Amino acid sequence: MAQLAGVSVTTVSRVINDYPHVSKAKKDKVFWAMDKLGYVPMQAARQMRGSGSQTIGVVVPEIINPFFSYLINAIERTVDKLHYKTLIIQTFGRKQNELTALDYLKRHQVDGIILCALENDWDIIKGYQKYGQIAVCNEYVDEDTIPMVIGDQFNGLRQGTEYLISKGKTKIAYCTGRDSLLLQQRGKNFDSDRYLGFTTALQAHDLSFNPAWLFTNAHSIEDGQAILKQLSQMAQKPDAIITGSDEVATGIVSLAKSLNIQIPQDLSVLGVDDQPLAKFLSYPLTTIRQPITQMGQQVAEVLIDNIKGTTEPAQKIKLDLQIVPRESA
Amino acid sequence: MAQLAGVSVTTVSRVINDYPHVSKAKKDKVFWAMDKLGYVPMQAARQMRGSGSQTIGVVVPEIINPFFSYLINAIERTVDKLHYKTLIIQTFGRKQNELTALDYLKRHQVDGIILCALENDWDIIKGYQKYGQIAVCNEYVDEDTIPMVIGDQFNGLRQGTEYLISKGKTKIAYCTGRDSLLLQQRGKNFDSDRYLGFTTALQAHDLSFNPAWLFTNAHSIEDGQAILKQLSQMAQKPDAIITGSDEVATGIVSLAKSLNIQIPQDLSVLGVDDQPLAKFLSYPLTTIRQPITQMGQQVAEVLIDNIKGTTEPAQKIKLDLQIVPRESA
DNA sequence: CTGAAAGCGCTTACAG
DNA sequence: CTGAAAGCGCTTACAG
Repeated sequence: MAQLAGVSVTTVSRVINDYPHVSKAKKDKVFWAMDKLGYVPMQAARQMRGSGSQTIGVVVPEIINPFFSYLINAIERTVDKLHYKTLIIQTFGRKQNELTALDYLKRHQVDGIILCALENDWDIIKGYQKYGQIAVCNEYVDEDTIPMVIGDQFNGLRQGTEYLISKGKTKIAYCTGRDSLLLQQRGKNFDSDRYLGFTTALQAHDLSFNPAWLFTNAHSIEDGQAILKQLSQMAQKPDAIITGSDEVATGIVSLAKSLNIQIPQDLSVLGVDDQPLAKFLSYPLTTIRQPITQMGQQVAEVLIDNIKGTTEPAQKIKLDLQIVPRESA
Repeated sequence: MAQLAGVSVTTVSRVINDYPHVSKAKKDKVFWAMDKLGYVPMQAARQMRGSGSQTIGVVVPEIINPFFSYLINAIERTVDKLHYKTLIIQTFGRKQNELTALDYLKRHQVDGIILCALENDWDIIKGYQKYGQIAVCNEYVDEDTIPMVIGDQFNGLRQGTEYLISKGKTKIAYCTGRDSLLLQQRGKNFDSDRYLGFTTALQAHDLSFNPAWLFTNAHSIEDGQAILKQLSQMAQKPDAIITGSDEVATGIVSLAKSLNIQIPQDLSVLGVDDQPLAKFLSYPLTTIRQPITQMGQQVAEVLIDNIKGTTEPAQKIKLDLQIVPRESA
């Protein structure tokens, strides 16, 4: 290509990389030759020189979960505008896969990584910061050097609970995806913040939480169905349930009719996420919407800012959740 | 690393690549050193030498469509077992993005590509075959050299239509995602095969198709809603509709109640895909299920076979679709 | 069975 | 403003 353009490879490299001092004449010749040959620089060679890959890695548990596919979508559309590409990595919940993803940083396969879920302890992940930029989305990280974009779980769940109470509900059950409930100071942890939002609203109305109404490991539609079956056999039944996800809510409402439970009269069901089909379900889901598009966009912008070296203190962005009233509550 | 192991880099390379003649002693030393240093070979350097990237590109329109995210999921789990990685590329329906994806073949970024949708004319895509393996999934390609895995659209739609007829329906409307109906010899084209399956069933029962009941460009939930509105104002109304996708079906059933249309009595609605939430909708969808998991698995296996040089004639695999009877039809 | 050397396609001091 | 040369981390003839 340099030959066709009649310049040195050095000059070609310079025009490709927008190096300042190149004469217009040579620049034009290079562009002409590039066009003529359909030349595209080989990524691998650039990576090997340690130059940027113009790629950012997006690590998610799995893309069949609509929350994550929509998040990826928002991220990809944003980085695309900034002339970056995206490498999607699924962990399937395995620690090792997250580590492999972080290794891409070490090998210059990606310039930065967005973690949309955390599998490994933070102490381990931290060690990869020296190889490239890391940002976290939808998880809390209490580390000054890491940019983070999250939904405001505390206020989202508080408002959701207030909403149920305003509808006259007083016996509210609670689901979490984890295998136990975690309690920390506010602002430190995703699940803890959710639960604190829930109990804060309860306390404001002198209500208390019955531990028998706590359901752990609740992820899927099937989990939701199992939960409703348990509920239906309790002597003391709750009159509302906060499900932690639209999947679990879907499972619950799907079985209500056959168990002779009226929704929302007997049981109000509150989802989280506002997935695309939530409003078309047999009972359109009242749910707490997460600002997925904004989350994806902001985390992508912040990360690329950091890659480009805008070295201000790491940003911590908190976005509002929003109650979407429909029929299930 | 070679230094630590006390061998030449040549030997290290040979160990890593399973080259046959290396003494056990040196091999062990290399493994020991690899482990000690946490060494991982740098992809970029291997790619530059033209060695394989152990990566296959998966090109889809967009991952927020569950059909494609589930397909990717199946592909990824399969290539993972075969020690390959996956690079997901979304075209968003743009020809240029598909070409960029194919360029990865040229630059050795991927060893092969699975096209799950076709944006460009086949003549253009064909030109990339010399750079690496290409396989097609869920689209018809009439080219001996290209492996292809598809669902049997003809029989799927034929059975779906038969099902509607068996329920007493005779006035059946038809939707397509394209902007026009294409007719070709059977086995040549995805949409044509669907339509042929439909009309073949019709003819077997001496029924005919009223062209006023053809709806084009039907993709989304909103499209489905628009279609139902049109239908409701027709003098001659159909008593069933084949929607071409669960999204369109969802749009139709979502509006039925407010337009005073009884499903399935007044209008039977038949979806295609069997998306995860199809059975939880206000009217659980009767739908034609595509064998997504098998499709993904088979196309991945065939492609990797070809990459490894099992140069038999390109396989054409056709998988059965399946009617899932529920309440919408 | 093993190693020294060339080369893949780039970028970056260095020198002019 | 421009170019010759070194080097990034690998693999692959070539020679032994």
